[in-house]
Amino acid sequence: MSAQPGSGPQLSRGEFGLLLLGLLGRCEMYGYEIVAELRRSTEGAIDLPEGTVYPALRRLERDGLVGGHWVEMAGGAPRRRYYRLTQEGERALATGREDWLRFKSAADAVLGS
Amino acid sequence: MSAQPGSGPQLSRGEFGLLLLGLLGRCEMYGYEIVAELRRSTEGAIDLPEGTVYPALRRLERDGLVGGHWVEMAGGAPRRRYYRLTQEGERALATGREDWLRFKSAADAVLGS
DNA sequence: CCTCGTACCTAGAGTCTCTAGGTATGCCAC
DNA sequence: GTGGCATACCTAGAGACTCTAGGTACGAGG
Repeated sequence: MSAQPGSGPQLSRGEFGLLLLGLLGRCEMYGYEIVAELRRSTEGAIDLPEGTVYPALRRLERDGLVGGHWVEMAGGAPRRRYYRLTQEGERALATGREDWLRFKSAADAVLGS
Repeated sequence: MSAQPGSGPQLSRGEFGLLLLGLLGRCEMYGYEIVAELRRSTEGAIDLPEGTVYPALRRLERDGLVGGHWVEMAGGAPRRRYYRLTQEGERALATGREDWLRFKSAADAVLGS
């Protein structure tokens, strides 16, 4: 999703990963919450199914961009896996944001919006 | 790349196709030209290799969004395949633009940019 | 009971991007 | 005349991601 120093041409690869980093850059969250919050805060413009989000979170964790930990809930409620950004995740978010800004203006220019 | 009436949540699928439609919405172009023009006009922010662009153009043609025709060049220069938008391509571009605007503000909100 | 909500998970299909080549021609320099 | 570069097209295959369609488990409410 970045790591290439040069530029980040290919936003489309792992764009959703960047969105997750953006959310987690604000506060710790768990998967189910992320799905709902993304849908809510974007009024449905971004509506990722669970089958997209859970694997994406695992990839981010595998790549060391986020760290997750289980939290047992009281009263037999399902446990949650909370994720937060690692330092490397913070860096990836920063470069990802720059890539996004560049891509956004380029695409706007091409699309004439 | 759209066709679903509801909304177009998944921009990431076929985002580059939308960029090609955007370019072709301005004037007829051929593949090699598109690669160079995209690189030039976005100052390298979008730099798609030929191996991405040629198959993408064929998909757009297969899906009826663009129409292509060969033009023989004088003096033994390589022939070119020029593409232009079909009516269906115009419609797809219009919805694609709306989807892009929605996605863009949603992503901006999430990323805080 | 049966369904809904919470919260996690997976397998597999489908699709796209990119690398790394290949074809063919013409022009220029050495 | 040969090597390299530019124009223009193409493909196969690997790799990555998204999404569908399920599954697990528990508790609360009708």
